[in-house]
Amino acid sequence: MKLYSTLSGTKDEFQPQGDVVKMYVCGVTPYSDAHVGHAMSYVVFDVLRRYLEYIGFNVQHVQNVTDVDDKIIQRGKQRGVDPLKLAQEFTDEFLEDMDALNVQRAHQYPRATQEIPDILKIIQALVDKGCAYPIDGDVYFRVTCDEDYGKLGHRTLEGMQAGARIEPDPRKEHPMDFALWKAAKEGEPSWESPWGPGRPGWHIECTAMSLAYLGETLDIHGGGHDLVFPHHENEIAQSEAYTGIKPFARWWVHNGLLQLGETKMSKSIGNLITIRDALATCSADALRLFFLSSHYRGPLAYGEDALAAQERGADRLRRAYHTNDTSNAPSDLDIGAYKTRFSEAMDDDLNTPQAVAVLFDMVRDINRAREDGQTTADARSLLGELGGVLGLSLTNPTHEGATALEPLIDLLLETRTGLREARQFELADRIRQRLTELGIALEDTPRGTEWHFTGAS
RNA sequence: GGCGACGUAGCCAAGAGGUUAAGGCGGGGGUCUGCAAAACCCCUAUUCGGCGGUUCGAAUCCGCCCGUCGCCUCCA
Repeated sequence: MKLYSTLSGTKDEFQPQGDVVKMYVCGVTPYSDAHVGHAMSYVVFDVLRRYLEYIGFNVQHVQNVTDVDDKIIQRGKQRGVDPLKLAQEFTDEFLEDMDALNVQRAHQYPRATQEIPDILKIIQALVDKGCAYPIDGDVYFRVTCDEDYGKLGHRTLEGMQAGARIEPDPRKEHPMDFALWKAAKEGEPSWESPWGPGRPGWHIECTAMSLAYLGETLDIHGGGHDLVFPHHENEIAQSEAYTGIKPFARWWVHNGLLQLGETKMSKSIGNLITIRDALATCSADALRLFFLSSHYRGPLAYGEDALAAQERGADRLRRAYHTNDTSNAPSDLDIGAYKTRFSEAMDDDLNTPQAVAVLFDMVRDINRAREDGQTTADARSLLGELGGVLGLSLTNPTHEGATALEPLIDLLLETRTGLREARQFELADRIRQRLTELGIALEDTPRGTEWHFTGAS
């Protein structure tokens, strides 16, 4: 498959170095509920992984958790709880959110606080190599150590300083030098180090973790587009300086950002919809369909109307998938052609909008074949398979306590069928109307009356 | 100010030099149905932000302009 890399700026034929695809995706800083912007990013990388696995690759997926930083400490203080405990709670919630979104779990979720010895080892080595220097208990990386610093974001040190928004710390040798280690202030969580008690800077953990869990050269390093600079740029600089091996990552994959109204959704701006909020209004399939209906590198604006539209689309997929045919007449559905079209779309830098279009084309063809009295079993099975590559479950929404409800619904339907046979349509329609209002949709088909729950699960 | 992305139907969104400009949602008409729902069929962009240019040919390439967004040490 062709996969775009931010570093090369082009779509390049993807090929891992070895038998296993080493994929590292930047994770969250857990100090609040994860929002739908996070959901989008992790759905994108989930689909990338699922597709790589679908075409036969063995993927090793590692995602970090930055469980110590300024925001976590600040939030912990506000709430009067231990910041590390706070981080743990939000990490647990984050994983629950990912499960709810049908995002496959990474093979490992290393945490910054568990990697301190490795981090210190790397910082010490960078100091020894002359690529880092301590000041007052902080340790900074010397950006001039990387002769092509800025290559990921395609800019130069000079260009970056021209528009600097923030007053540089006068103690630093170069305004762009960044912290590898931060000296602890009073009451902050800290670890002993050769430069005094402190904690890791934002970028160094990713270097330590990717080296420890995946090795010196990653095949894919992913994250949101807002991480290109400074986070990923700095990761490259410090990692390559440390190992002396280039490239640190062979493919840099960045997803476009989710917008809410005029600007991107951001924890610091506070304009966010949490994943829980979103999943209260629509199914995971609808949310995934919403993300995957536009290309992953472009921006996307969140909207409830758009989500509602995707829910109807998801319903269309589910119906086609679940509706049985009673025929064993052969069908003229070309299974191979759908697979080919789907793969061609996905092979082209994960063109999920086109892949989704293939699914909907299949739906129409399946429904048509069924009406023509042909068997649709193989095509429906393929629809489930390809939907699964996109992480769509195609399961019908259900309700709390559905199992207990079912006999009662069946009883009502039985009664209604009797009324219809007696041509008492007014009463029969009232039952249907009231059930619809309660989120239970009825359909009178030649096979009898069928029903399903509607709305969010 | 620097760097970059984007502008395609009522809405969302693919397509990136040449057959009828995907797909979804919405809307209109029809078939089926006791009526609905679902499903199916037909219709819903002669045109791709604007103006120039290159080309036999441009939504696709180039230039300028307008608009929107992102990054320029909090960020998925």
